[in-house]
Amino acid sequence: MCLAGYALVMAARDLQERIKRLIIDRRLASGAPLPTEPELMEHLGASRNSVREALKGLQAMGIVEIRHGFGTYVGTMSLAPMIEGLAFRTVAGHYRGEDTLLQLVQLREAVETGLVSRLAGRVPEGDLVELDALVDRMEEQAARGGDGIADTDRAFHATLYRGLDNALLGEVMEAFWDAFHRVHTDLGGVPQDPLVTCRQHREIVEAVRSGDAIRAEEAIREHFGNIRARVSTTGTQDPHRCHNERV
Amino acid sequence: MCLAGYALVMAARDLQERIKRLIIDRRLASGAPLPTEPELMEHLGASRNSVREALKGLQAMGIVEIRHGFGTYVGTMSLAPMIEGLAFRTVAGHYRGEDTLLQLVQLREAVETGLVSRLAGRVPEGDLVELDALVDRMEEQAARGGDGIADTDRAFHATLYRGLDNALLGEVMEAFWDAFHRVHTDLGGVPQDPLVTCRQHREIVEAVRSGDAIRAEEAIREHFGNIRARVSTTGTQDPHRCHNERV
DNA sequence: CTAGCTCAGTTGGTTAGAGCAGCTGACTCT
DNA sequence: AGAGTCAGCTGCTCTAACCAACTGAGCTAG
Repeated sequence: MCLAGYALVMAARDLQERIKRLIIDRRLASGAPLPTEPELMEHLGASRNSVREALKGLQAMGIVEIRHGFGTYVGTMSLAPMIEGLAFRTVAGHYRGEDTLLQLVQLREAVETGLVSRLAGRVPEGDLVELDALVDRMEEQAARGGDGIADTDRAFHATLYRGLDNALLGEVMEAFWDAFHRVHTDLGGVPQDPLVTCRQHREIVEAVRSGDAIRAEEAIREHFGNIRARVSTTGTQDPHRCHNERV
Repeated sequence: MCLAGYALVMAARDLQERIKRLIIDRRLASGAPLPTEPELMEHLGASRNSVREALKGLQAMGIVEIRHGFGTYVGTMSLAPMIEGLAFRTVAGHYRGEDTLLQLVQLREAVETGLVSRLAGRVPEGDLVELDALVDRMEEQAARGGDGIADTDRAFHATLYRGLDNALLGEVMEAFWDAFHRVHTDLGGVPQDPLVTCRQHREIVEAVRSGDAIRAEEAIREHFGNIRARVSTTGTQDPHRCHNERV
C-alpha cells in the first residue's frame, strides 16, 4: 500500500493539506459530505489510521465535522476552535500567574471601542429596538434570579455589531465574548451586578442611537471598566475547583 | 485494556479534555515535556491509537507540539491554528463566490483603526525610530526588486501595536495579518505598489508621533482603502493555480 | 587526547487487521 | 398497514508489529 508514486515518505503532515485541497477543488460547501474513510484511504494512499489522524486535526480546526455512524462532512468553519484554543491558553496562563484574563478583556475592549465609534448613528432602527428589548429582558432576569443573564449579555453584544454587515467581524466578536465568558466562569470569577450591566447597556444603546461616536466609545469603555474591575479581583484558585465543565 | 473503571464507554472526546487538564493541573508551561505516548496510554487507560488521535487534535489547536523522535511538549499556544482556520475558511469561501477576502480586510481595518487612535502619542520613542527604520528598509527593498517586502510590512504592523503592552492583542493583530497575507498570495492577488505602501506607512508613523488620534485613524483608513482596492480586483481564479504552498 | 563514527535505545510515525458502536433502510412478521 | 428485526453502511477503538527520527554511550581512527 501507500504506493501513490511520490508520497512514499512523509505522510501525515500532507494528508491534512491534501484533504483541504480536496475540499477546495471540489468546491465543497459547509455540510457537504466528504468521502468515507475507506474512500479517503484509497484516494490518499494512506492507511486508515493516518487518514483518521489527519481528520482529527481538521476536526479540531473546524474544517471537518465527523458524525459517528453517519459520515464525515465539511465543517461549519466557525471560530469555535479558536475559542477553544483562546480559552485554554487563557486558563493555562492564569494558573501560571499571568494576567491572561485581563488581556482578554482588554482585547475585547480595544476591538469593541474601535467598532462602536463607527457604528454610532448607523445601526438600523430594528436592531435598536431589539437592543432595547434585550436590556429589558436582562432587567427581568435580574429581578427573577439571574438565570439566562449571560445569554442575554451575549446576544446584546452580538446584535450591536450586526449592523456592520460583515459576518466574519460579528463572529470574531462573538468568539472573543465566548472565550472570555467560558474562562471567567471556569475560573469561578465574580459575577457582575446585573443592574449595573443593564444600566451600562442602556447607555450604550442610547449613545449609538444618538449618533454620538464619542459618547458611544465612552459608554463602551465604562462598561469594560466595570468588567475589568471584576476580573482583577479574581484570585488564582485551585484548578480542581473548575470541574463544572471542560477546561 | 481500557478498564479505567469508569471510562468503558466514550473515550476520544474526553481524552483531549483529560490531557488538557493534565497540563493545567501540573502547571506545565509552554515547552514543558508531556508524558510519552506509552505513559499517556497507561495514565489515560486508552490505546496508543486513541491517544495519538487526541494529541493530533490538540496539536491542531496549538496546545501540544509533537516532535518526531524527540517527544511531545506543551505547545506555544500561538494563534497559528486560528490563522490556519481563518485562511482556509477565506479561501474556501472565495472559491464559492463569497467576498471573504474583503471581509478579512475589513476586519483588520476595523481593529487597527480602533487601536491606532488609542496609540497616538503613546508609542515609545524607541518604537517610533524602529518604525522609521522599517519604512526605510521597505523603500530599499522596493528599489532593489521587492524581496522581503512582505516581511517588512508585517514587522511594521507588529511593531506599531507593540506599545499596547498586551501580548495577546499583538498576536491577534499578527494573526489577522498572516491570514490575510497567506490568502492573498495563495489566490494570486495583485501585489501592491511598494512605494504607495511606504508613503502610507510613513504617514501613519508621523500621525502617531504627532499624537493626533484623528489623523492616525485617517492614515490607517487610507492605507486599508488601498489594500481593499487591490482585493476587489482579485478575480476568482482556478484553484489549481494556487499550488505555491499549502492551501 | 580529541574528532568522528557506530550502534543500541528512546520517541514518535505508519501500517495491518480485527472487532465494537451508532445510524439507516429494507425486509418480515403480526 | 404498522412495528420489530436484521443486514449494511458509517465511524470508533484496540492490538501488534515495524519504520523513521533523534539521542547518547562507546568505540575507533587520527
